[in-house]
Amino acid sequence: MNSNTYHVFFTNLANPLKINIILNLREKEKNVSDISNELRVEQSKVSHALSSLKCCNIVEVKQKGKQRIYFLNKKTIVPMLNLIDKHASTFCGSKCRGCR
Amino acid sequence: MNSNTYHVFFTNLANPLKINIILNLREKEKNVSDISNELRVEQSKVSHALSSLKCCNIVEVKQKGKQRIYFLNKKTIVPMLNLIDKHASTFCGSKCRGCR
DNA sequence: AACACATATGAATTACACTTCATATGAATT
DNA sequence: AATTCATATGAAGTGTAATTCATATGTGTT
Repeated sequence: MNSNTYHVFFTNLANPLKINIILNLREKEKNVSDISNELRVEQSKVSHALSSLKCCNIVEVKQKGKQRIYFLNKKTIVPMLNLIDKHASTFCGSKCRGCR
Repeated sequence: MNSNTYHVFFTNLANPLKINIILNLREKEKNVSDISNELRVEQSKVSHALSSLKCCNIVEVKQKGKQRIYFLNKKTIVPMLNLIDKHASTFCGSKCRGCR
């Protein structure tokens, strides 16, 4: 497997807003405004973030009237978050601080 | 679970050199010079990369004479790479291009 | 203890992705 | 077709992590 694939994927996830969007979408699908309001983040920021997540097929989108409903592709990201949970609780005392 | 944990983890992996080191260590444990030579990457660069990977317990290290042998903590990273392989082949035609 | 080999570290620079903000597009309603 | 609501997009500015390079530290050998 091409190492660039991993790089693209991880780079896409290496951002707090995108993580928060993913966690937010875990409950249920939402339109852009809802995400923007719930996370208290400017709309264009959310749109940019969703755009790159969609690009890696981490989220998908469907139209509903003039809204765009985004929903999580849970196949990959949920088990991945679970792996990190387990990793952190096993190897990092449950919380990663970062170190640089 | 704290969203910062995910951010720290993904940020640490969002780098081509680190990915290559991880892939390189998948076969077997190696010292810094070996990695540096095999990947044709300057030693200090490798050391910096290893340092932050170790910080997240993605790699571990043991001393052997004056060498430091790094080895992969396969518990988390291997299944994670497998998830991405599967994701890419299912949703991205096996190769991620990136999109920004 | 001097030396050589192996690796780590610090700090300045560089590179790249995120943010910002103005504006464009698109869909529905009147 | 004009307006409004909803979202996307472009491009300049910003921020943060990677790179670079000089040097320090550590380990074994003579």
